[in-house]
Amino acid sequence: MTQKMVEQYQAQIKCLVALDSIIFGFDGEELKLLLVKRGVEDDGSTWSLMGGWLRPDEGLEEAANRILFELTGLTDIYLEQLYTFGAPHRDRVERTVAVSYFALINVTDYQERVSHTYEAHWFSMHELPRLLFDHGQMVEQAIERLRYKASQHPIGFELLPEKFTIPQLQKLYEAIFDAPLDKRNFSRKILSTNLLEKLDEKQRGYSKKGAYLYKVNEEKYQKQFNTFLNFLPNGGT
Amino acid sequence: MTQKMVEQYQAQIKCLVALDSIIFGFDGEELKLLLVKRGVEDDGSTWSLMGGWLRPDEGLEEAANRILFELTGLTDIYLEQLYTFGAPHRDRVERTVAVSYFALINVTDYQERVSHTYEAHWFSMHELPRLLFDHGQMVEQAIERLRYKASQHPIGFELLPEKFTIPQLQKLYEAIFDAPLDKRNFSRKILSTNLLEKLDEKQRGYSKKGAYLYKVNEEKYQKQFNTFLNFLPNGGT
DNA sequence: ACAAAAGTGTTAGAGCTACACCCATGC
DNA sequence: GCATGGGTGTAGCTCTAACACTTTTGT
Repeated sequence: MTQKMVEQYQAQIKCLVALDSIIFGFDGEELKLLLVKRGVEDDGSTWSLMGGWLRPDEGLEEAANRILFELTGLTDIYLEQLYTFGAPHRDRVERTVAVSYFALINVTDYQERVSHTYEAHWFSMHELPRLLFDHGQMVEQAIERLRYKASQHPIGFELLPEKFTIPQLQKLYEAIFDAPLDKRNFSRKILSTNLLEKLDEKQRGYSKKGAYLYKVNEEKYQKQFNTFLNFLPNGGT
Repeated sequence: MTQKMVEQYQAQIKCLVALDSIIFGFDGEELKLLLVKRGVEDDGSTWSLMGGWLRPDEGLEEAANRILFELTGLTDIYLEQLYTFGAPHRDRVERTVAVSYFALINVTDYQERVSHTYEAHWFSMHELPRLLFDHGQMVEQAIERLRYKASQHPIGFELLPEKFTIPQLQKLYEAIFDAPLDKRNFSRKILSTNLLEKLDEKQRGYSKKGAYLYKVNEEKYQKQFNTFLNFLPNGGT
């Protein structure tokens, strides 16, 4: 390491590094987004994505996981890096580079932390409030990526409880693509993956007839993750 | 802005921000990668991606473009953000977050800058040297993304000169997917997009018969960018 | 008995893959 | 005239999309 190199490193600017997560949930009917109220704006009224700063000994994904845990109390969440934002004045306080992640969680697992620092709320994708900084753009990217991922990989299960019915799964896909799907074609397609195991148990209470419950075959799920099939609805985007 | 918030901002660590570009080129036969020798390692022998640091008044993409220009002298290059790396000790000198971009350039346009600071070299994708830090991983991701993009969007043209032949284009796709394609199916598929205009001119010198030259219809290219067709070769990846 | 959701098959059409021969030209 | 790469058509198959009726059971 030469003196010249040391100087090169020292001459560079440094930035804060933030992690922001787009957290998707599904409540059985609608796709939702978990947002928090962060007191960054003077009036404290702006909703924003759940975010936090990188710590000295963390990797990026590690930090995103920690921040997610702080808000939801959940670990082992599906998390995927999305995009990095670094416009010079995107954060008006100090130069910050934000790495966005999108997360999928079962709403049923989620329980707000008792001693929470954050006011958190699930918003329907159709009724999102104005968001802080460039968070609105992050959300748009995330939904696009979610659609792509869900069409190519068996990612939808991450949003459902362990046991679920085909109609529930269909509703989830309809929510993701914001488009109706044919139930005969849907169940044929999804069952043809052989990723689902039919249980000897029916969901009760929701419909009169009751629908069979299924669960994911974990082994196949891992193995086939990269060889899924297209679920883009008729005519795709 | 409360005092508490100012303290919150101040308590955070700051990182250097690097931009690293995976630069693809196509010479008519093979897909190539442009690498530079950077004197970061003591022996100066390690090849790395073209990179540089973020400056105070630049956005990320702007910085990536600048760095690309410094190396190649080219502007208006196809550039797309790929992924951000931030493992705590990925750069052993100082904590650095690296945003990777992938770029597509016409090898014919490229001319090494006369007063170049960097020793640059095109490497065949099949004969890549060992790379600095996590740059090898970046390259793997880039080729994956390139394949996906090329299968879904008419991105391949970025790697070719303005006028090109169908066989040239096919060779490019074969190089991208590292798989042979049927020329009848290929030309039917590519022409069915109506993105190409046949010129009254033939390529001479390469084959005896000569192949018709085509150029991209820019208007349609812009418009159809998001509604392309699948070019994944027989049986996909 | 009726309302509400679950479950199940068939058909027509589109798109994909595989495959082989003639053409134009330079040497 | 022959070698080299360029250009073109077809047939079978698979996948997709469109579509309606019966079943179960809670009230």
